[in-house]
Amino acid sequence: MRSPEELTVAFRSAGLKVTPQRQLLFRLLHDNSSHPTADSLHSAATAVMPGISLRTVYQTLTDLTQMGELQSIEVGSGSLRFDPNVSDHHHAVCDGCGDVHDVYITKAPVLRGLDDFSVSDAHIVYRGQCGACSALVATK
Amino acid sequence: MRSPEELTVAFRSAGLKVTPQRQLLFRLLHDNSSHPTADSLHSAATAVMPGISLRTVYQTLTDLTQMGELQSIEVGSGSLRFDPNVSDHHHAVCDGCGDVHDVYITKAPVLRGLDDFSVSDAHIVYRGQCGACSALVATK
DNA sequence: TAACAATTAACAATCATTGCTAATTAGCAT
DNA sequence: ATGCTAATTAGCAATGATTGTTAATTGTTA
Repeated sequence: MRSPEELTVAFRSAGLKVTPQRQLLFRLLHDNSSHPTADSLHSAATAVMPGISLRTVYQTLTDLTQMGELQSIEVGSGSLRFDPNVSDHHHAVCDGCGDVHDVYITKAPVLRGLDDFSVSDAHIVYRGQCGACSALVATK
Repeated sequence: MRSPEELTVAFRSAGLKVTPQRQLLFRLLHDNSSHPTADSLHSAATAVMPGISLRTVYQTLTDLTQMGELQSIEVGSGSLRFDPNVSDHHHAVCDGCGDVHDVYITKAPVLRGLDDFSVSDAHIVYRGQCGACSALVATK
């Protein structure tokens, strides 16, 4: 995702308005690697701007996703998560704490058993235990 | 997933009852490679047994999943899909028709950029166009 | 600065799924 | 075969995530 300043320009030239609510969300998402849900973002936004509506958060997330500034991912937590890292990468989900980490693979896996299908994209979800959660289990 | 006959034995020895509703679902799921949702299964079941409740379908799907007879997958279609193929495989989703195909990979992709995470499972979702949908686009 | 379209907040509505409960029924022991 | 008991069912309410709607507000551009 581009910087708040660049997004401001991009939104205006797309005929979209740059409101205080959107500026706040730009800032909250910039360099955010926590893979937040709409709801967790709304909580963070409310701390700064009480009264901001969840609907507005959803709206802006949708806009950013459509503009290619955000990626939305599903990792089985019940709600969509948003990722400002739109480079080609994958995700590792900790079964202990639920945290989502960005992951890069060295080579795309080769398919077998599927004729007649042209692949345009692949997304891998790894599951396991993060370092902190492994340590916790060992302590018990 | 094992055969309806084997499941009947397995359910009984787990202290679960084998009802007509469950027998029907066993049959509808056996060798089913369509990756149905709870709702589509309920429709299929209703055609044979009018009055069967969606709640019962969910219940049985949960039971089968917990017993390791089914795998549940999320492919971004809004609802969970169930797969009686519990072998180690992945999925390809057609962006045209939404159909889900089973996919096998030759080698698990190697991680990079993630220290201190022990992976227990990986699931890949491929996206693209199936043969039929590619043909359709070419015709237009 | 005025005008207009885009945005917001609030609320209702939808969809998938789960919780609850009274009535029914499978499966076991007689 | 019959009865007992716990599991199951259907029906409906409730939840959580997300989207639709709308009147009032506010950026943006001329």
